[in-house]
Amino acid sequence: MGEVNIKKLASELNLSAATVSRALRDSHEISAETKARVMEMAKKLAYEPNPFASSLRQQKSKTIAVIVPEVANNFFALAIKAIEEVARAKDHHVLIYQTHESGEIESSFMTSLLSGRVDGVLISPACHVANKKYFQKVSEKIPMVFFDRDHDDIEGVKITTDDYESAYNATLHLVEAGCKKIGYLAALETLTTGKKRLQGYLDALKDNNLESMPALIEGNCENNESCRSKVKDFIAERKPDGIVSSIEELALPCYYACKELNLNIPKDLKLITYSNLAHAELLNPPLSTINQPAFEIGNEAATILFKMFSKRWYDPNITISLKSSIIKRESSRS
Amino acid sequence: MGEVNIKKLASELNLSAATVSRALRDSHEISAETKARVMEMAKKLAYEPNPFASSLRQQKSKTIAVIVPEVANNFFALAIKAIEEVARAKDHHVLIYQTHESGEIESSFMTSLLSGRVDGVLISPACHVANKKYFQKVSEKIPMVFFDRDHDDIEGVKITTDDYESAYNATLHLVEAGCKKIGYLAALETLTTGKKRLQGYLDALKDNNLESMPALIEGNCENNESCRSKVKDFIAERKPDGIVSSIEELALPCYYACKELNLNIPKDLKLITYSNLAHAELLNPPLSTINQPAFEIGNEAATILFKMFSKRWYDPNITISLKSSIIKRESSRS
DNA sequence: TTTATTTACGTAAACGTTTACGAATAAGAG
DNA sequence: CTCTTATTCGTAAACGTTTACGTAAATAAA
Repeated sequence: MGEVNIKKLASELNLSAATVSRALRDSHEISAETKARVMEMAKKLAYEPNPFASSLRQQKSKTIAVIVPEVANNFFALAIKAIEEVARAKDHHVLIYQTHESGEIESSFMTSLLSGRVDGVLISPACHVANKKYFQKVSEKIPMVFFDRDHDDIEGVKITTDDYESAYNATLHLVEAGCKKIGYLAALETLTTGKKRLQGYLDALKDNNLESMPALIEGNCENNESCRSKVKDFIAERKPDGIVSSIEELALPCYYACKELNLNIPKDLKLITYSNLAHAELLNPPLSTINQPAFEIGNEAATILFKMFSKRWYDPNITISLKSSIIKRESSRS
Repeated sequence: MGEVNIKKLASELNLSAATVSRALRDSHEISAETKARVMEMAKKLAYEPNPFASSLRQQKSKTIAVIVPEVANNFFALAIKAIEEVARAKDHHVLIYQTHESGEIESSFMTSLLSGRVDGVLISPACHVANKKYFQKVSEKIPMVFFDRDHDDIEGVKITTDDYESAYNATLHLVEAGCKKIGYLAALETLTTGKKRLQGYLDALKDNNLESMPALIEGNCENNESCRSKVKDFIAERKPDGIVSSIEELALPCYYACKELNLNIPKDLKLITYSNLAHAELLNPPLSTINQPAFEIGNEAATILFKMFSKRWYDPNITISLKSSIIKRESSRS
């Protein structure tokens, strides 16, 4: 059928394909009059350039990949929102991949991107990691930016938050609120992100001569049942009077657990957590949060990626840290 | 540099490019031995086929587009999660586009997809609509499925929920809880989705001989300040004793408004809303919700799209409706 | 006027696949 | 032994762009 392409335009206008192509790209080699004619005909025939032919020829895809553990997550959804907006402004397309925290899935995504399908990658790595070689392989070939999560043994451009300081300060907040037995719900333990948060928690307690109670809740917290019961067991057995949660997915189970255990938040247990819940204020009680600037992280990561495209970015190994904000609410009140 | 492609593989193996290509695609025309040799060499050289060359030649992109108003939204994030999973299982890629409720942006996305960039489109249309011609244009050329939202004057394959029934039943629930002046926070009024919800609300009141109080809150509810004050004004001026909210983004402002107006939920005002908040139960008070099966909608829409690809779907104009579930909680207790 | 430069366009190759067509060899049928 | 068929591979064209190179005409420089 009459698919309209450059050749069709050319024959319609009695021009060569080359001229049409140049006219469409507003080349200086083409007269204003010809450009106008070409544009008009392109519009008339509703010409849409074939992106694959372009990409094949130019070795550019005008597409970026975003690899995240999950889309249905307050933090990542916000980051993706920002990324898509930046990409749109730069007339680029956005491919989404979910790893579900699996290193193998991540690996297969990453290596498939070596085909040239995308011009750049934004990644927040999975916490279950298999073999990290693919990070190096990909970043050697295409610009790549880590956001939020990263591995300390992998070099690269990284946009993170002040994980250590925010965990330290959140813990300190609970100490100042009078907590003596502060537990920590760990996650992301294989990632720099998780390690720093844990260290911030540990150091804050050490600096205040308090014992630490870190607990690693294994398993995917999507599965609420098992996750809730583990959190409940932790609270029941260790009887903390305060909890710092390293992820939102471990904090909300505390609410359910406390209900079941007849514990009052904040009287019996004070709680603060990393979270991007938009309405933490509406919870019962309002939840104290360490709020990461998710949108800004996505925005910054994408912006830097585009700078890398245009060679306006030279440092291949840098970590940029954005500040989280601690919002103290009822759940940690003394 | 030594980019490895089919020609490279071919020369390395003393074969023709055609043979290598066929071997990689497991063609019956190639001997088992040759296939093995090719596979081995491909693995050894870490060959990744160029997707643009493939797509150009085959006129297939192995990519689908998802067009949504926003990614950072509980409903759409869940739907996208499901869609990505289905696409992954089918070895397809997922492009994400946000319209921010703008018909013009939507139009430009849609028409750009006419280039063949994607094999299919999943769309939840923007509520501000300019000129709907592009829906027809696109669906004539590539398989397309509407999900959650749709226009009644556009034909197509649509996956929705029981908007009328759920709104009717939610309203009925408030009636039975003793409400006499039930307000309605309207949204999506240009879409079938919004119209049906409104009608369900209106009919439920009519059937119970009660007056209706629909209120259309204009403007993007992302902007919480203006949205909140409008909701607050509505409650203060019209003094409803019950509210059915057509979207989550209008229900949560009710919590803030009631705080400011010193109204108690549910004593002074009972509230029920469409929502995909994972933890409505933890709000103060727990929020009664009309819960749409977001994941299932995404899953169903994507599954049908792939059936359309393989011609296992013939009905070009059908609406499949999934059931929402009404979860009654404290916010609407009598 | 001659030469050099600019302007505006065309020709053809290239990007990396896939595939229609053809051909050579081997195997089977008669 | 000849003829048919199956098996296995190669040649070359095609997908729709972009771009290096060439060229003719027009203009400027000498």
